[in-house]
Amino acid sequence: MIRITRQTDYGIVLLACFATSPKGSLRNARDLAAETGQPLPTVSKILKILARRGLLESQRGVNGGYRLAREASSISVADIITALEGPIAMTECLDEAADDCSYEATCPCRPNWERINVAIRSALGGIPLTDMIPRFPLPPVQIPVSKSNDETNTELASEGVSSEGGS
Amino acid sequence: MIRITRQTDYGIVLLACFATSPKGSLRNARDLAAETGQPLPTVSKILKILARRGLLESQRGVNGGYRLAREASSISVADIITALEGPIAMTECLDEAADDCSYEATCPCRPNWERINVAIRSALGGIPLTDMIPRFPLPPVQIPVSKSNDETNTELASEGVSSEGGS
DNA sequence: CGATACTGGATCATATTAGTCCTGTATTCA
DNA sequence: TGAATACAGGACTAATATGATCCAGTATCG
Repeated sequence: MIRITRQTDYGIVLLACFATSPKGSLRNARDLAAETGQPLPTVSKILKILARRGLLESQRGVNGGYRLAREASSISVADIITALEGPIAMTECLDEAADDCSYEATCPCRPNWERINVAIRSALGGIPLTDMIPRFPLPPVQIPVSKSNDETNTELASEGVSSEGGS
Repeated sequence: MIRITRQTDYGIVLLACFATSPKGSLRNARDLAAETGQPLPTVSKILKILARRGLLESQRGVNGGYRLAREASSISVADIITALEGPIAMTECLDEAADDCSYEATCPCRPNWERINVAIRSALGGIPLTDMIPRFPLPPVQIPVSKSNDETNTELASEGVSSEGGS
């Protein structure tokens, strides 16, 4: 349902924990599991992937742990999703080889899906990790979609989404 | 992977067939199955859902079939996805009751996810069905993401995506 | 050298999705 | 009126993806 996996959801929460920790400090999997309320194996698995993808740096041994590999402000939501799920694409036959797409000839929509993919990648790429730890209300994201022959940009996403402190 | 289901993909292809057919003409499931190269039961299932959701009108009996319930230009990609998959949301604990979200208190990201959801809904809502049947090249969709304290709108999605004929 | 903590698979249970089939109902046409 | 056509609705099975866990290995610190 156009939905990120729970693993990715956890990943963002975990990275947000790093972003709130003192900069450059090491956090181990056990502490983060306790802090987020998630089971240790799951947290460990996600951290391993994030480290392999270059979003986290790992330090082995006693008092080891993970830390952000770069500034939290330079890590986007798109970066995290791509790290944990692969390239962002709404359909399967676009960024990969369309081998099993036997009805390609009859499908006229593919080029437009690429347009949509680019749009969504941009939307997610424009949201840094630091925006996922709100300390103050943020305005809604605005997405005017530019059309080819239609220059009247109807204003979209104009409903007020006030980020309240949850529960 | 932030991906629509194959059922929805088929649904868009099928609706695109209606959009290219003479306006108001009835198309039956068998013909559409042959035209799209999909098995009849699958096509039939999708058409039934689209009819129930109000995107298609059905006519029973001999020489019956389906037709678009409204103008193709007034049906958006978001409409189709919502019809076939339910409300568009990147995470599960947002538009539904967050009953099974036991770690809600420790999760600081939820309000921002709603921002992202609104952004993606708008992006998909701005693309009409008629844009999914390209007869001429379309420019890439542009998504400037407005920030709260940052008014320098970095231009996003500026890579040239020329819609070529696939393969 | 031993304890800690990351590394890298492998594995199992579950949920979702894909696809199919069957019975019923409405409509047309002979 | 009756047979053929085509949608309506639901149940069902198989395939796939995801969620979660476990185990043996390696690096580091004290």
